[in-house]
Amino acid sequence: MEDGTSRSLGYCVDTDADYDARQWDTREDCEVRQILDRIADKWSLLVIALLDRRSLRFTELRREVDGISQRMLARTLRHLERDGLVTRTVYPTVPPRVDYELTPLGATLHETIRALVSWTETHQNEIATARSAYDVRIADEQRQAEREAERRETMGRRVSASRG
Amino acid sequence: MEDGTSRSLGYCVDTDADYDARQWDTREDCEVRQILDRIADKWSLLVIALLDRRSLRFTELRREVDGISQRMLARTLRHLERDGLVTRTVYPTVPPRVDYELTPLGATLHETIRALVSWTETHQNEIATARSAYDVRIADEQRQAEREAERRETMGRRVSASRG
DNA sequence: CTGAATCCGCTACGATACTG
DNA sequence: CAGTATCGTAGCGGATTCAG
Repeated sequence: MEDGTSRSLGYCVDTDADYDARQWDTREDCEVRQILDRIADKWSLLVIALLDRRSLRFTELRREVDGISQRMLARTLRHLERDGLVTRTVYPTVPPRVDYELTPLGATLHETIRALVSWTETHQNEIATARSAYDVRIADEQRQAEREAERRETMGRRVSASRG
Repeated sequence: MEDGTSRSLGYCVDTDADYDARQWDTREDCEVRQILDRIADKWSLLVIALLDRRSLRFTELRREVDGISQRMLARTLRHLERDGLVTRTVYPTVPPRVDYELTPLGATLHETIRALVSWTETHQNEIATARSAYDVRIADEQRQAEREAERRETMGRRVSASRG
């Protein structure tokens, strides 16, 4: 499971450091990529962000994370727990109560996630602008291409006519 | 497409700022979540990270990003281009050559991505440890539960015997 | 209330073939 | 070389049901 072999620790140091020295291992089975895929998924980010403020119960999370299914929330939480990012505390009351809380490790992760979210918030307008600009450009190019095709079509007919 | 309405700019400010003032909008149709889902996906992170060092051609990227299919690379690049994160430069030579390069906006994003990758590299051992600990604990609990079930089974038989 | 388990549609993805 | 188009499939994820 943990395969603490020496093959790779998830990153690699460029042996010939041409320009910037360190480049991270992009291999598919690389540990870093696996962790990244896990934490950078749709729901984990949200859950971690929400748990930063205070511990939450299962249902509270379910309510706060719009659109998540029970299944995916449970799955996400189990993954986060397994990775040591959240703790799961069961109070043997009736009805049962389960609290989820960020571990110190999870808290450090939240810092960088917050940076990512901040970036998104800061630049969402730029992105929206870029998107519409792109869409307009593509639409233009398509119209252009159609005109071009039509023109070539006409030329082709003319050539055929002169040939025939 | 850009719907620059006033409904939501992707974040919201808590009207009653009980504790921490700002909480980002977790609604599913929220702009921030959409952007986040887009940039925090499996391939975008890798592509942006690779393009930080220098511009790359399509095939170079394909080679460097282990495991990506032609289809997904093309799609990812188009998304990034649309979001204004990379530029696509076509050299009308033969054979054709297309260079992809990070825009200034993309470069700023790479900063926060680098932070995320760094976090992963720094803490991957902790995560690996947490994982094996979790796996062991789960296995133990399962064995425990099995013993428990067996014990109850025996008890049940004894009760049945005394009843019968 | 907090899940686990089952069923299942859907689509995202990879493989392949084709175009310019 | 740099893609698009088409197709088949595995697995994601939602709805539902059951259990503790």
